[in-house]
Amino acid sequence: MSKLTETLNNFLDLDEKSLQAFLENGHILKISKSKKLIEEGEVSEFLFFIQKGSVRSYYFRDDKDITISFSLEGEFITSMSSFITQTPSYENIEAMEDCEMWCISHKSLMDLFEEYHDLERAYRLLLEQYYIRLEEHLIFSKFKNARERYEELIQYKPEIIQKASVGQIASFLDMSIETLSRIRASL
Amino acid sequence: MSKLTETLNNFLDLDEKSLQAFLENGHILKISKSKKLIEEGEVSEFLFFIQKGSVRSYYFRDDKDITISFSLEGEFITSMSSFITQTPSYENIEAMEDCEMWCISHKSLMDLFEEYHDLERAYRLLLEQYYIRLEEHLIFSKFKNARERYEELIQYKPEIIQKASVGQIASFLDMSIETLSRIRASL
DNA sequence: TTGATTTTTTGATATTTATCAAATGACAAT
DNA sequence: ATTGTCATTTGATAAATATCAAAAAATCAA
Repeated sequence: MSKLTETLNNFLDLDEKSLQAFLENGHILKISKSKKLIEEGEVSEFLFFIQKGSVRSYYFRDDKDITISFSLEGEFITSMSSFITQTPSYENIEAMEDCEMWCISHKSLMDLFEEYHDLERAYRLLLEQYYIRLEEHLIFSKFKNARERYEELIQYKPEIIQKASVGQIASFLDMSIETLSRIRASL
Repeated sequence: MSKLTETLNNFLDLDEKSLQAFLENGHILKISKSKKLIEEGEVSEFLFFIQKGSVRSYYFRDDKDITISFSLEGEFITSMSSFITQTPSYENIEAMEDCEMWCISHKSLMDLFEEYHDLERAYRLLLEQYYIRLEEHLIFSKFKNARERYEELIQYKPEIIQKASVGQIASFLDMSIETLSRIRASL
């Protein structure tokens, strides 16, 4: 069983036919390191599933590159607000290493939802999980200091420490490069 | 047309029968100022819609009361993570003034989803909107200083300034009471 | 390998905001 | 009006983190 069907089945036992239709409507996309999956200003047409590799989502603020999130193998990723509203994205998503993605277009997904109720439900459940995760991230990082935020990342996604640069990690953790460097030196 | 059906129709033109079933499965709840809608530790059984009034969601951290969100008339509210997972809530939700809520239980909602596909879709669309809002809140408050966060609140939900105490607003904006007081004095 | 370029670390200082303490103000009960 | 309580403001100081500058280390191209 592929990582994708495995992940989907974590949410819901999909009907054989729905799953089949879902898989048939998507396709594989290989993308090499540093290439962009989504670029600021364009509409996020696809929902991606990371079968292999990792990606980083970021935007520019005063010409500085600010990381919003890191995503790893087995996760869905897209510029959510753009994908949902089908309006231009304010974020970029790039491959942090050579990746193999599975992806499905917004249109295909919406069409599938018309026909397969359980797919829409799986998507709804996925959204719920992502919502909770975002809320927890927001609340629990609120009262953590720089060091605790770094320690949280180590707990939560240790792989990132190897895969991302200090600058990318620092902007994600909302601290300066220098502060992060000092925290690392003191551990 | 009630505020609730109006709000629902913003997302989707619901089938007459679905809407009827939805409304019939909920009920009205009047709750007076300072009373709790949801208490920490209990499972959030209901999804509420604020027909009249306003509520505040908060939790305790080191015995300090920390505001997570303020919600106004026309908004849905519950302890999302608790409602979704049906596990104990870490947050409290209290009425900031005498309120009239409409509410529907988790069980009723799930049962309705089995029968009325378009209700599940409306809920999915609602979730999407809330997800985007949370994401924007997270990203755009990240690089704002204390004063800008206060100004953002004034823009975004000016009513709150009247309805909430300085302490509640300060914890929501993630600053001390004193800092908020000084910001106000300097405007 | 070497030199150039970029990234990371280290040090000194500045800024923002928190904390603590005291003063003031608002309101309720007497 | 007076007292007590609680919320808010003001002032002084401390702590956390950013910023700026320079040194050291890593990476890369020729």
